[in-house]
Amino acid sequence: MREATPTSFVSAKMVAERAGVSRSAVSRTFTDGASVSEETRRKVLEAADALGYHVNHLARQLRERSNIVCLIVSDVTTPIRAGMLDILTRKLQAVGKITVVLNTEADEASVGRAMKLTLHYRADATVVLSGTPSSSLVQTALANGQEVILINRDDRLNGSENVGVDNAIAAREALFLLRRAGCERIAVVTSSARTPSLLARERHFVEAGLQEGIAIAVVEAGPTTYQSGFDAARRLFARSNPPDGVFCVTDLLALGFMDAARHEFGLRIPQNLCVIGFDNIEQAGWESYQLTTFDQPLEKIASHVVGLLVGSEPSGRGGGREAAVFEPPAIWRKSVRPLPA
Amino acid sequence: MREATPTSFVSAKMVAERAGVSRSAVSRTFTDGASVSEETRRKVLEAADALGYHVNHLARQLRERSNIVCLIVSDVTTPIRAGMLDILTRKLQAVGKITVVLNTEADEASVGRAMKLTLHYRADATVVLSGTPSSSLVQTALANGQEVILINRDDRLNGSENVGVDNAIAAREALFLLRRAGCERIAVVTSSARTPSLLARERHFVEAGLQEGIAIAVVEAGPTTYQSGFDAARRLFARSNPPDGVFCVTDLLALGFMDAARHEFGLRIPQNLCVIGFDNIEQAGWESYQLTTFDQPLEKIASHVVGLLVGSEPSGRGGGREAAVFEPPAIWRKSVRPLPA
DNA sequence: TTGAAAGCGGTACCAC
DNA sequence: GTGGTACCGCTTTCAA
Repeated sequence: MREATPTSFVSAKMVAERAGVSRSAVSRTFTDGASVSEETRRKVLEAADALGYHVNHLARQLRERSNIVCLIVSDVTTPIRAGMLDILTRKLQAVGKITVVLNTEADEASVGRAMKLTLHYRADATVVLSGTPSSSLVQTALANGQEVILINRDDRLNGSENVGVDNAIAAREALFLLRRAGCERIAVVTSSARTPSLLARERHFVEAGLQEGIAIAVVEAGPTTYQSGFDAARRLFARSNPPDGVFCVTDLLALGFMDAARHEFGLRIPQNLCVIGFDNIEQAGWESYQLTTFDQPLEKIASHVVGLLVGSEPSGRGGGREAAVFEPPAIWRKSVRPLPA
Repeated sequence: MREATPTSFVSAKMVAERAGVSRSAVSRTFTDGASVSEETRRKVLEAADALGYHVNHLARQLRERSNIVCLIVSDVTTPIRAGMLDILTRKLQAVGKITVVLNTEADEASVGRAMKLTLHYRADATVVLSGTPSSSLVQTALANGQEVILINRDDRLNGSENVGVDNAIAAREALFLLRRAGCERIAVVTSSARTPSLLARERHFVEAGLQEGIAIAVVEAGPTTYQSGFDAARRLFARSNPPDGVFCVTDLLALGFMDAARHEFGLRIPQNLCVIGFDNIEQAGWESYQLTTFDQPLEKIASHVVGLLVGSEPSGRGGGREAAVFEPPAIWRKSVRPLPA
């Protein structure tokens, strides 16, 4: 079987001709809940196989939904982003949706372009992992009947669904751990990518400090990368009164920070310096780091997103304004002392 | 402007009605090389904007190509895969194609399912990053006028385009570096994922050893992960006559290997042990590792792929059987001694 | 420059 | 159970 004759996509018409039946018969054969005799079905399947026919799902969408979901994302190489992408694509596939990845920069113009593509391709839904789309674009997307889901951006755009992580609770917990370790000069290392999540982690950490009457040094490191963390440590430890406990708003920053502290300044972690990260990327668990951090519950987030799309989540479309926020459990490893030094 | 009235996708017809023109006029307005009066154009654009209209690219494809490219890939979280995905999606977008990511397992059944999806969604091309599709599926894809591009799989499937990296040259170079460092007990750490690339690296390394009259110990580590590398080192150094120079077929394996060697056995790298990896993932350059490795020229690979798709590459569709193979430059860092100890 | 009409690949509804 | 027909949204003749 399978003769590989045609040079362009095989259509139902061709199959019908070859099988000596009508196009309707072909269509029915591939629609479950059909009404086809065993005989025709056999003929159709045989012809289809010989020709290498596959139903055109794109043409199908002219009547129904496309089953396409667009993922708008930047910095795909970053472990946490790759992780989100991985689990989302897998879970979406599992419910019969395909994922088109729109790889953008985080600026509004790029995200805007991506949002338009999403509309052009009639995606059932747009999931935004990075960047913030303009409110007006979200409006048109919604108006076009598309679902818009924002992940880890605390800003509520009218009508969009939001799912993310409780940054406040983690930030407070981070401060607690550092204080318990007896740290006295505490800093938070942030990123120049001032996304809602990152900002929230920083802000709540500083506020928690305020409440306990201690001043937190805020150092902005640059883009959210290993190198930025590395550079931040270099700057911090080159001056007097360096910190002995730091919360990095991202694991990647933390890992770079640790490496500089250890290899450039000979500091020992956690003896001389305690470090906490956020995300629980795979590398945080590597033997060289053993970073104490907070886990992004990717599984839960992705499940929730998929739930929203298949409509099983309580807050159906256009309905529930409630943002879903999951608690990021602390992952206790070895970069923080359990007790004062 | 923009009134957000409709509840489902806006069509050209609606725009036409609102603008008081024909559907053809709307279509022309959005096709360049049109033939529309400034006046109608204005009316159409105004109506389109008010309604939030976006041309349905899916319906468009009923006549022309879809501009969809499917990427079949497994282990997306792996840095090297994330890197490929990142650069490919960006370059494809730059030439007006969108990428649907089919996240599969590497086994033939999963890849087969993905290949079918690719056909269902009328992708112009399928790019396979992991796993090997059955030859018959490749045939039907080609027969349907789809391009099939295999990345880093040395097996030539009839009619597919191949692009990858010269594993042989790197493997030989790796042996040379280890020998020059004075290593006497040399091993290669491989993966249980016996992909063509990984196999080639192992095989050429062993052969190069043979040619120089030295026996290479082959140790199969398990899946291509950090943990596998870690475990391999544990096993190797627990027994007598452990290696003093090892080539890991993947950076991830190498990083795990290094960590176990250092933290579990107190070995110093490169003084007591030389390690070489492959891929040049970002982590290989981190201060804790400084792994000497071979670079996957992602930029070149992706450019070549895009070139094939837009037809600018010499070996046009159905034509050139020549596989494109790029040389992976050695990235000299600090995990290998420059001279014998 | 413009609108009417046909056709792209499917599905759904209609008689038969 | 089956084939004919209309329609999904768009582009492209073809006349006007």
